[in-house]
Amino acid sequence: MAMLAIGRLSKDSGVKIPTIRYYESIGLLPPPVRSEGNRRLYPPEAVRRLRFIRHARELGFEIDAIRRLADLAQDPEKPCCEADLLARRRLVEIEEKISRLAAQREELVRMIGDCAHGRIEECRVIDTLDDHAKCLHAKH
Amino acid sequence: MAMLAIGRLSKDSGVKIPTIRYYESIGLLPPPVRSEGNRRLYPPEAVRRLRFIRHARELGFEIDAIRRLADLAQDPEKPCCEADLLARRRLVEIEEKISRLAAQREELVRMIGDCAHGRIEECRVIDTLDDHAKCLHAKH
DNA sequence: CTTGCTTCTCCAGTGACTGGAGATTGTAGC
DNA sequence: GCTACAATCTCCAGTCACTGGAGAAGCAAG
Ligand SMILES: [Zn+2]
Ligand SMILES: [Zn+2]
Ligand SMILES: [Zn+2]
Ligand SMILES: [Zn+2]
Repeated sequence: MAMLAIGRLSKDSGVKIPTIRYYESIGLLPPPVRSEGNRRLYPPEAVRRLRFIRHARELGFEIDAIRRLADLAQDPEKPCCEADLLARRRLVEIEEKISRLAAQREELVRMIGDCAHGRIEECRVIDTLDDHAKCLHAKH
Repeated sequence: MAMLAIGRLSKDSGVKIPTIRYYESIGLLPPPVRSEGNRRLYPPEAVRRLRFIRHARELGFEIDAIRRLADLAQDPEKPCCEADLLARRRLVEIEEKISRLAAQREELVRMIGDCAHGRIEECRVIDTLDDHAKCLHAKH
């Protein structure tokens, strides 16, 4: 089988070279064999593993969760409840983040909309920041 | 005027003590006078300044932006366009974040919903992570 | 053989805190 | 005055997931 140099792996997987080395250093990607000149040589499957990792990162999973997911993916006979649980946890996290951001958005829209764009003295942006009581939905 | 110790300031402002010291170290909060025994002594206005900072942090402004906003707040005669611009920038950022999160949510909901919760082999969560092509709206 | 590209290791920096160690200061009760 | 105990001091390391630079070494083509 044709082994890949790290640059090739990087291009094929869409993961930057320093990131690949970083993943190896934290044990997320197994250390590959080395050439005579000490360069990393990856088997073709490494592309798939890295793409898996990248996709999970894009969905916002933390490294620890990805480690579990990647391990589970190697074990086709196991029940998938743990994988599903990790996904549901991430979903909850996302929903919390979205609602926090939505509250921030609401307040910013109001601040910006209310401001007549005159002097600082009458600026609604500064004014609202200065007095949290002026933001009614104080839930952030 | 009654000066405040850092613990009092912390309670009144809702900002933790190490964070107050950190803000001082990065020049966001001016260094206060010291007591004979080298403790920090804050004027009452410090509470307001810290609350302003906290409110801005809660809205997700970065420290650099807050530095500008807090400086502007001291200058009531200036036009407020810069403050408004910073707020609009933050709003744009928020909206980008929300849409990224919404895309992630959509994919996770589908993964979780499609999964029959059997073995890993048939798990839609693992399967989708493994092949990004299986997520149609590949926009994350 | 030289040029230029790739890769190597090691280390420091990012942002915004957070917390621990170990020393000192302040205060209240006895 | 003495003794607890609380509050504060400085300094430093750790968090998360990378990112990039320095300086050295390997490798392929002309
Ligand atoms: Zn304004
Ligand atoms: Zn608010
Ligand atoms: Zn499943
Ligand atoms: Zn996807």
